[in-house]
Amino acid sequence: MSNNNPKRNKIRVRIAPSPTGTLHIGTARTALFNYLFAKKNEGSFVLRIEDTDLERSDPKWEKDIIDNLKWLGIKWDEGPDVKGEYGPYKQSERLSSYAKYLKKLFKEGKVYHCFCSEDELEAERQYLMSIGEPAKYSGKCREIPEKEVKKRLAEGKKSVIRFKVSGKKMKFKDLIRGNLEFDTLLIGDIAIAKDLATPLYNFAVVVDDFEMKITHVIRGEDHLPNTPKQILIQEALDFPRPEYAHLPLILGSDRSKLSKRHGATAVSDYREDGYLSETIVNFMAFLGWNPGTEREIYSLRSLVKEFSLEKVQKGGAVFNIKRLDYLNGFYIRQKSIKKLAEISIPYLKKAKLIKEDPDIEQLKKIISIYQERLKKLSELPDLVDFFFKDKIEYNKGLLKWKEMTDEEIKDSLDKLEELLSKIKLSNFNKENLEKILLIEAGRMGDRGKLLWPLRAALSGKESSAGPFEIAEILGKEKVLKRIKEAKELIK
RNA sequence: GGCCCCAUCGUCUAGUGGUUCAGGACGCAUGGUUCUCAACCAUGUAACACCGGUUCAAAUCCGGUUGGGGCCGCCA
Repeated sequence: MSNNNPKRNKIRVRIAPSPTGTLHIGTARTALFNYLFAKKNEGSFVLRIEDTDLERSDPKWEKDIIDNLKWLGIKWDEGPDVKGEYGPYKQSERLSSYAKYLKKLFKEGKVYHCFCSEDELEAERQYLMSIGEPAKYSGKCREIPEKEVKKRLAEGKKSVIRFKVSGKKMKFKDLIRGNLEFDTLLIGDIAIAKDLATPLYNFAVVVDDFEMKITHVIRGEDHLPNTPKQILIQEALDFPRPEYAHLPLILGSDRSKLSKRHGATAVSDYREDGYLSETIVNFMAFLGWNPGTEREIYSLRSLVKEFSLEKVQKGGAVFNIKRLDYLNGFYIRQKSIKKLAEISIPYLKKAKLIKEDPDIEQLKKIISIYQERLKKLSELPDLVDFFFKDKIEYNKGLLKWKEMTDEEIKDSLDKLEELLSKIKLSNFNKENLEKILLIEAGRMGDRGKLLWPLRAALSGKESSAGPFEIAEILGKEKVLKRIKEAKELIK
C-alpha cells in the first residue's frame, strides 16, 4: 500500500526506563516488543532516559541499561548516545520544555499549587480506603486564593503542582485489550511537578511523547491506570493522542508481578550466569506473544519478520526458568566450538582454572565434549575442573561400580594400568582406547566394572563425559597418574 | 476497600461457532541408546474455573459468580 506522506505517518515508539536500578527483565521485554513493532513496521525506536527523580537516578544504572540492551541486540534509532531530531533524550536535559508547558497550564488555570503535606495526604488516603471510598486527593488546595498562594510561595512553603481533573467518562482504545473506559471522577487532581524545574512522571511522559512524536505507547499493563491521567493532560495541552498497547505482565511462580523476591530480575544477572543473548531474546518474546504456529525458535531477526501486536496475549505470563534453561542448552548446542570456547574463557578464569594465556586447542577439545551437557556457562567450571587440576579429590567409594568389592576394583585398575601403558603415545586417542578397552570390558561381562572405575578415577565425578574422550584430552601421562592415585585410595 | 485488567494441561501457549472426546513446547514419567550424566529418539502424563443464556451446534458469543493480578506516591 502506498503512502503519500510516509514521514508524517511513520511509526515511532520508545522505551523509557528510569535509571534507578539495573535493566529489569520486564523493561527489557517491553523494549524488545517496542523494537520489534518498530522494525516490523519500518518505524523508529527511541530510547529515552527518565531521570527526573534526582534522588534515585544514577549514571551507573543508565550505563547498565544501555549496555544490556545493546548486549541483547536491541538497537535504538535515537537515544542519549545516538543523535536524533527530537533530542535531547534524557529528561534531565529537557527541563525547559516542561517549564514551558507548565507555564502554559498555569496561564490557562489548569493547574495549581498544593501545599498539603505528605503525611496529611497519606492520612487522608488511609481514611478514604477505610470507609470504602476511592483513595483520591480531595482537591482542597484548588480553593486557596491567589494572594495566599503567592504569600506561601514567598515564604518558601513546600508545594507541588497539581493538574485539575474534571470528571467525565474517559474512553480509549488499547491495541491489545480493545475499548477501555475509566471514570475520571475517581481520579484526584494529579501531581505533575514539584516545581517548574522538577516535572513528575505523568506530565513528563506526555510532554516527551508529544515532542518526540511518539505514535504508539507500548508498555506494561501496570501503566493502565496511568493512561487516563496522561490522556487528560494531553487534552489540556491540545496534544494528539497516541495509540496505546498494554502488555501483559511477567509473573513470578506465585503469579504476582515478577520482582526480586522471585529471584534474579536483572538482565545482567542472567548474562553473568551464562545465558546467551539469543536465549533471553527468544525467551522474552514468547512471554506473552507467539507466532500462532508451532515454531518456537526465533532469532531477533526472524522475530522482526513475524511480530505483531494482535498476537500478544492479554493475561500475565509466568517466568519459567526451566524453559529458559532448556532454550539456553539449545542455543549453546548451536554455537560453534570456537565461539563457545571463547565465551567460556571468562567463566574458567573466574574459577581460577585457567590463566591469561589458555591453551585454546585444549580448551576447544574440552568444550566439544561438554557442549551438549551445558545448560549455562556458569556451570562449566564445576564440570571440567578436573582437566585443569593437578590432583583431584574424591572419596574412594566413588570408584565402586554396583556391588564391586575393593579387590575387584583393584583388579580393574591394575588391568587398566597394564593395558593403557602399552598404548603408544601417538595412538593414545579416543578411537584406539575404545577399541582396546571395550574388548577387555566386554570380557568382564559387565562393562561398568572396567569403565566406571576408569571414568571415576579420571574425573573424580559421579557423572561426566565418557572415559575415552576424557582420557584422550588428559593424555597418557596424566591418565596413568590418576589411575595410580586411585589405586592408592583403594589400598 | 475503590477502580481497572485477566481466566485452555503444573508452566508458555495453539485454537476466533461445527473438521478438536482440544494441538505444540517446557516439565514430569517410562523405554531405547557403547559405565555415569547429558544430548537424541519413542511413548505416556495433564487443561477449556463455575453457573446461566444465545444457537441446530460453544473452549470459542453474552451475562453473572468465583478466582487471580495490577493500580490507588510530591517513584517511574
